[in-house]
Amino acid sequence: MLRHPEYEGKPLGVQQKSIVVTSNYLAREYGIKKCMSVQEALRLCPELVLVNGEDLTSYRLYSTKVFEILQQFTPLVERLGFDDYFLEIKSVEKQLKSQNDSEFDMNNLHTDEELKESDSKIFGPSDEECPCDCHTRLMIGAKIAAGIRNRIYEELHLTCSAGIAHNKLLAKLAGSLNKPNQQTLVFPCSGPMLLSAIGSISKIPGVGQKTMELLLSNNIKTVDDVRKIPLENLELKIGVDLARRLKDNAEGIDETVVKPSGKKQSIGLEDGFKSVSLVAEVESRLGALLRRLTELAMEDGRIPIAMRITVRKHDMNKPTSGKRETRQCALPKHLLPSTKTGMYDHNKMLILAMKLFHRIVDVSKPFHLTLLGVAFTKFEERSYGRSSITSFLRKQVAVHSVLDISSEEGIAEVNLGSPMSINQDSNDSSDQSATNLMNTSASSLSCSPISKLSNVASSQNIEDDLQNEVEPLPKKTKLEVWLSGRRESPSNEMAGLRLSPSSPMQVSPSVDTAVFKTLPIERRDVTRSWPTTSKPKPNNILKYFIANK
DNA sequence: CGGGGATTAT
DNA sequence: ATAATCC
Repeated sequence: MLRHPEYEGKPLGVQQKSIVVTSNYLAREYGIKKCMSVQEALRLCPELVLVNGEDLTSYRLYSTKVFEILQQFTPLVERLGFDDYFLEIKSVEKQLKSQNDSEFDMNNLHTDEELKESDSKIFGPSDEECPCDCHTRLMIGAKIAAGIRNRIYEELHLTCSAGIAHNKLLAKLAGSLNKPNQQTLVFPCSGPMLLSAIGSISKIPGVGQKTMELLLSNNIKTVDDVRKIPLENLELKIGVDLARRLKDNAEGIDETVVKPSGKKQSIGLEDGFKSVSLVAEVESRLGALLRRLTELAMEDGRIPIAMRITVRKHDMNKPTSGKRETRQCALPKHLLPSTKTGMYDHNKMLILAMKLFHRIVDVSKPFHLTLLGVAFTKFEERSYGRSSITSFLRKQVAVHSVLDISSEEGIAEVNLGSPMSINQDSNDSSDQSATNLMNTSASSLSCSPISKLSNVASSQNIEDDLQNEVEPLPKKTKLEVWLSGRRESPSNEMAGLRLSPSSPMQVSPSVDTAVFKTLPIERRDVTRSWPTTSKPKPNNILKYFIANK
């Protein structure tokens, strides 16, 4: 909608191939669902406007911007896809409370104007006494959420919904209740009721199609089904781990912690299509993907260590559910981005990608693919200073690189002449220009993957060749394993105590001071009441399920 | 019949 | 390293 203000007020869908992957809420009023076919969507809403969303660049950009805003409130931000986040705000709440304690009466939280403007709801009863001060603290959490949502709207003009709760499960479920552009608070005592309200177990985060099939085969469908069956019984049917987790979840219990998301662990691109049956077209498409991928890798700034390619083979039985096969190998040092130019050698990258491809697909037999993908995994920080450890490692790479090139003469020269990559990518327009580039560079290339393959095939042993050039990844040292394992569960409390360079003197430096001040506790309007409690309601259970009635 | 990602198991 | 599962 931000990209196409001209469609304001119209039902709008985002199309990828023949799928409407998502839509605005106006379109949803017509019954359009996520991942519905274009056909069906247009049948429900003939005036539906569709925009192509196969290129995720702008979504990735906005996702990063949202993430950066969230990180100004707390470093404890866990990313769930492009538009979904968990924030651990215990330390923010504590600081907010202590900072305002002397001048502030917590009872006024019930009556806050900012919360009213943020379309705050409460799921379940809010008038119960709680031995702990969880009610007060969660109300502060709701204020923080309202402040965050305001910031996101002011800076990005994005609306969003939020759920506020004492654990991730309830927060996620609550966030789904009142959409769009609203937020929902659920107190711990209302957890079981919320879980009852969702009904199907498939709504529990982490329970997808496969788990649901397993449960259904045991006649378990609803949260109440899980509650009824004894734990020992359930463990035998679906395994101890899943059984225990679902038993907890059914009561609104979830002890998993917010795991701060660091840098990406992989950067990849995929393209799906009806069918590709020619090696030349595979090469063309992988080349196009690789060129875009190296751009993304340059933006990231780190050096990729390994390459993985993904293939989905056509499956006559289930057209869409064809499983993916992947092959992965270390990037030989000689095709890391050159230390001098910082550029990738696309030709050699493509040769390596085609080698991986041939490890999946036996091209001596007919094949047809419906998806190709390529990704970089495992990254190393790029060095700057001359004395840094990574700089040292890079220099070693540079030395090896010379040696490797010399051992690579088989692909350094050889022929042109091979009749490949004469395909005209008429199918989808997305990589048209990239394809043209590909053909240009291929003709100036001294070698093609196909000619290379025939070299390999004529040598005695393909396995030998792969041994030499499709290197296994270096194993982690014991120290590295230990280091990566031990940072597994420092509590978030501890993480919140890390010193921030910008405000070293602060008591709780995890909260940015400037940002913090954008979250004023309103002390006026003391007579206002919490939205859902503004009118006294009969003690009718229906009210707990109908928002703000 | 999507395009990213992540985590977990083996 | 690879597959399976999930969002």
